[in-house]
Amino acid sequence: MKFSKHIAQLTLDCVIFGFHHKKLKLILSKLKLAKEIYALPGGFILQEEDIEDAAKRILFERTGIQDLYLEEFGTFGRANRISDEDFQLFSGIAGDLYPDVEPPINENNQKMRIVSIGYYALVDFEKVKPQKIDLDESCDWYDIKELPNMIFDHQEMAHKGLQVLRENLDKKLLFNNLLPETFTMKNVQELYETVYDKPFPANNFQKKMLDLQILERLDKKYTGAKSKAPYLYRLKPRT
Amino acid sequence: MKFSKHIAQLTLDCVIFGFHHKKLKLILSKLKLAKEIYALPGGFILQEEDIEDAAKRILFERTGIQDLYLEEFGTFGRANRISDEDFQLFSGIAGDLYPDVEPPINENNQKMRIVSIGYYALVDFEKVKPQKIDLDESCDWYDIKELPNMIFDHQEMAHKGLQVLRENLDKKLLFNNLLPETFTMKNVQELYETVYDKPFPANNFQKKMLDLQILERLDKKYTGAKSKAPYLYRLKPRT
DNA sequence: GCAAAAGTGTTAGGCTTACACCCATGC
DNA sequence: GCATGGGTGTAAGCCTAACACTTTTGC
Repeated sequence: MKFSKHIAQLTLDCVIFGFHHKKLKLILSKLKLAKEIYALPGGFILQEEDIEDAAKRILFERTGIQDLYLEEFGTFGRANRISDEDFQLFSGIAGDLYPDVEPPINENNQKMRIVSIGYYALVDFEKVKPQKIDLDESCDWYDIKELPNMIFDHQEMAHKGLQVLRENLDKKLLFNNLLPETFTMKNVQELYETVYDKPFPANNFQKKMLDLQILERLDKKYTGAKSKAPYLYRLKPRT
Repeated sequence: MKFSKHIAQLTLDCVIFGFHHKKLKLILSKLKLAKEIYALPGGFILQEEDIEDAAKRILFERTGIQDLYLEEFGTFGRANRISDEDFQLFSGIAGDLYPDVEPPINENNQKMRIVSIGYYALVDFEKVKPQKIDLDESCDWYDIKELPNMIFDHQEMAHKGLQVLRENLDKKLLFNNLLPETFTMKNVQELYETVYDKPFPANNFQKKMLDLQILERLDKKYTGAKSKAPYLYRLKPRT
């Protein structure tokens, strides 16, 4: 086997979630292609690299953040997950970025399937300016409810990522990764309402959160609004 | 890239669960190697094959069952998941079974990592006689609590498979796949007690199961035991 | 004072848990 | 009858959901 720096038929794609203005956002690259088409941030995996480290590397490239929450949510390996059209579009530019990975074509000049591992990550929207890399025309935040035209099965991957986030947000109390250091109870509630796309009654929501004993109440937040000032909270330091 | 029938650096390994005599069992191959070492049933993935189809193919090879419950539970991609010793042991025989996949060695003669996708499957223990394939010395059921010496990170994979089964057995009501067509409430209870490794009070367990409205009560089962004959149940036909 | 939003309290209902009890079966 | 295990009933306790109410703030 010819040695390549990267594993040839395996990639890793990231659904990087952020929360802003009551919208759940994710980072997408607009690709430098004839057609307007978008992709999840991703890439090939180095031969000597743990897969989770590859995810961290890709996430750092795009967000500038070293320590963020990330979790694998599934593999995507349908034989036809790369449509003929997408293959034509993409195979030209991929070689520029990954010259060691030859185009995925067999000896009959047919495309070969590439399997992708999906990771999702949670970041503080305010702290992250999405970074474009070589083959991006641009890289920015997009509302998950208004996804543009996406390459391969990346739309399916984004939705699966959201589904797994929904299963885990409450169970693993991940909300801190999506909010600033300090936040109001209303912030948390709105995050929940956005992720699960349903209302949570404010009084019971607050009770549930406080009962968890994971929040530390700080000073009140005076905004000048003509209503009672809400408390700020932060996550209690880990015991 | 040289065309290979299989994807070179990606495999799929299966944790095939069965339930027998209050023990949770899984199928393992004893490998034809100098050392006594066992492996999860697995294999490479064909270029033109959906990954889920590869899992079904491998599961059919080993169990003779076409339609069984299966679910992906994660990828295993640590760079050093194949120890040097296991690599030495295995690289000789793998070439016999997969001549198209060249040994995973780079040009410096160092081993290259192979990533594995984990699937678990649930089968009726009574109906499955594990089938060995070429590089197996034998293939049989083993108690998950008494796993033998296993190759690569297969022990870790087996335990992760159990962990995901625990998360899903109750949520997705998968127990029917692990029991015969008809069963007593005690059978179900013992299955739960085995999977979760804790007791379930019989009266409340029965109530919970019956409240789910998924079981159909059949005739009593007279075994000759000097106690009340238990009802048999089966899953209600899907609506 | 008043409107707006934050925060607290109180009650009803549902689900789980624990305990007690009755029923069928073979000896 | 009686021991054994199967099956049912009931009440306590916990968690959640729904409603009502009080508090703080700026105008």
